[in-house]
Amino acid sequence: MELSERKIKILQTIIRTYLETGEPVGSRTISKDTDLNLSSATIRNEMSDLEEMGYIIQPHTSAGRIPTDKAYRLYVDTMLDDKKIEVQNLKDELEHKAGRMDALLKQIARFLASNTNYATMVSGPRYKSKKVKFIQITPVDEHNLLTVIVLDNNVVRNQILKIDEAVDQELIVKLNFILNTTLNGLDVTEMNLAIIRNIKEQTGSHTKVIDAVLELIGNTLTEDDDLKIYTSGATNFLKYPELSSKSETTELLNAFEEKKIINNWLEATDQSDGSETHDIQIYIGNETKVDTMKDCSMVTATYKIHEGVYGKIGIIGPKRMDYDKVVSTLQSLMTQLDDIFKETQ
Amino acid sequence: MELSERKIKILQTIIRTYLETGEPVGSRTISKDTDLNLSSATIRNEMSDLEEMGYIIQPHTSAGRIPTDKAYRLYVDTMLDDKKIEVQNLKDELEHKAGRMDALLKQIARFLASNTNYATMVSGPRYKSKKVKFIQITPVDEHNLLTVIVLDNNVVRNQILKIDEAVDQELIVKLNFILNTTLNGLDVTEMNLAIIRNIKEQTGSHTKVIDAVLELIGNTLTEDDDLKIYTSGATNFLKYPELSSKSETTELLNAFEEKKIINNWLEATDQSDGSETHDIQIYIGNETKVDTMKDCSMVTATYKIHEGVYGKIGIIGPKRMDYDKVVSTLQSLMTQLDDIFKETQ
DNA sequence: GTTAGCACTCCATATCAAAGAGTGCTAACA
DNA sequence: TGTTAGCACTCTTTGATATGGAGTGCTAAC
Repeated sequence: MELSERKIKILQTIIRTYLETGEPVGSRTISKDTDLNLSSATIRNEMSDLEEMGYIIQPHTSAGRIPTDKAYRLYVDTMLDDKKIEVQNLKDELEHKAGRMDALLKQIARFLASNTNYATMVSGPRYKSKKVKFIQITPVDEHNLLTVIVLDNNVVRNQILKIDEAVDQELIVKLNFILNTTLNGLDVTEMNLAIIRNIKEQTGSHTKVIDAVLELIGNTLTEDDDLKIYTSGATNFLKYPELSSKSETTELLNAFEEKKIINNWLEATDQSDGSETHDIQIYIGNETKVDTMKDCSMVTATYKIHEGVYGKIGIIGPKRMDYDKVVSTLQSLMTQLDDIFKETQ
Repeated sequence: MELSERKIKILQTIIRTYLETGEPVGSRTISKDTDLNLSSATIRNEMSDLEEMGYIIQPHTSAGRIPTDKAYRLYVDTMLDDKKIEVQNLKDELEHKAGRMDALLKQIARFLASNTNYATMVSGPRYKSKKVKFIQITPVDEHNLLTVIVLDNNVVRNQILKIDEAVDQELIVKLNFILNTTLNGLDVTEMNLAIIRNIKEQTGSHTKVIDAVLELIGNTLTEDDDLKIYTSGATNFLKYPELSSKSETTELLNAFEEKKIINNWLEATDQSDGSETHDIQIYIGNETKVDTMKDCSMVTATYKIHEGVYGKIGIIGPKRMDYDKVVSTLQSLMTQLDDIFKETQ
């Protein structure tokens, strides 16, 4: 059987109505709400076909129909209404916080949550490989050595090392020189034993200090807890009756508290290749590949700070989320983000 | 009327039973569960008295009794059972993360939540005044200047300053010298216009760089967003039927997402003077002074890293929380924390 | 191909009865 | 005088039953 123009129109009405109300949609409602001028009986026949084709189901006999995942998929693929929502406030709001990436991302999560009434998450930018650009060791006082490491993405790490023995100025200078000449431009895989032995040979004694510094460098390059995740609006799940009672919703809330879980879900989505315009992707129900989200949909977008540095934005809501609004809002946001990141370049 | 020994015993049984079950407690249950060897009729008479005295109420005629806030207050003041719970796991768990305050505090929140089944929060240490201990400016490359500020609490701040004009090595050295000699040991209130003029005079031109550095220092000393808040187990609220349905619970969950709200609540509690042993305080229902928490109780403790540097730990659950367990667990934790902070001193 | 009509199904809601838990009161007992 | 057995009463909970409404599928007629 084929999807006739008329079937499409009916299906669209069912979906739109269901998105709004969350209640099964009956034939009479459609008969009245469309401009098809068909009686409810005719609509019923068409609906029967649509059910057979797998686009709608009845929760029980004598109830209206609700869309299936297949219907939602069709909807988001072909029926999205380009609303051109303007999110003009954002840029004004952000202006005074320029330069602080964490505050910016947190604000984006908040902004999206309050504009869409869904739960949102923003993952901080992930750097593909981290290389050492600059190392400096400085004595702060007799017992404390300040170690600063600048990575090639201009991220700065520092730590205070407590030392037992005082270290004289000369050694510090020597150490700084050796570390910088030996390690500059290397990532963690390139710092092999040979290089480390080389450093130790050049510095002679004082292995304690060297060991501590090398350990810090290793930690800095390998740790991935610089991956910050910002969320907002998790309690929005409770606003939707079809979710609020479910046990999965508690799990969802929990995942939003343990942000790493959420991030795993987001990371499990397809890797964007950056080719599409702003790369907005929609996952409906089981398409998320996460069982806890089987009654939810997730809309994701990838933002790009500059070449090779990406982060993700995700909006999670009930399957009957307002896809039009979410996609439009996200699109508008992404355009503005492009500008913002260009400016801060 | 006075609280006879017998009344106390009955009240205690009512409270204990209610803490466990969450259901109103009837006279027959008490008659059977205590060793008083009294008939339910006698218990009823006593319960009638206790109700008159304001310690218990009936949700409706023909229901058992539940404790009032007054009863809980009496309970936590005089009837707490010192369980001596051992939380031996904690120290082992934390061992390998020594020195990283944020990870430690997050872990404490998690630990408490999973041990008590309530929502927990830990506020990061707050430093009363921040003074400059050490400043260093270093050129990273032609366009980037790394500025590092070490505060007297050994907290390190850094930022990369983008500069248009290249700055020669000599100026950097001079700048570092001037900044350190002029600003060391000062807090933000002491950096007045005279001092700033003094610095500018000494450095001559290059006001752009100076301005940027001074602004950074100002920001670092005044910003209070170093106040981190770690939470865990917020979804535990949903485990308790008397809370899970309430609209206040959504607000609670929201507050745990917007951690600052939670922190305000915690800060609104009495200031500890550090005199009591570990300073564990219990707030029942409206004693929390927060309307959203009127059906909850909050147990707080103040931890001390060293003189003048405190943070707070809070456990929030239903009014019928297991006070014995929470207090014991917290006490045991605080003792261990004392050790941990002593070691890292 | 469309539609009116009708029997049918299922849910939601209200109503009612019965069971159970718990109380307060009274009268009797030690 | 304190304690207790007994009993009537209240209120909630639970299950059964009825009723109205919404929606359907099918058939027959247009």
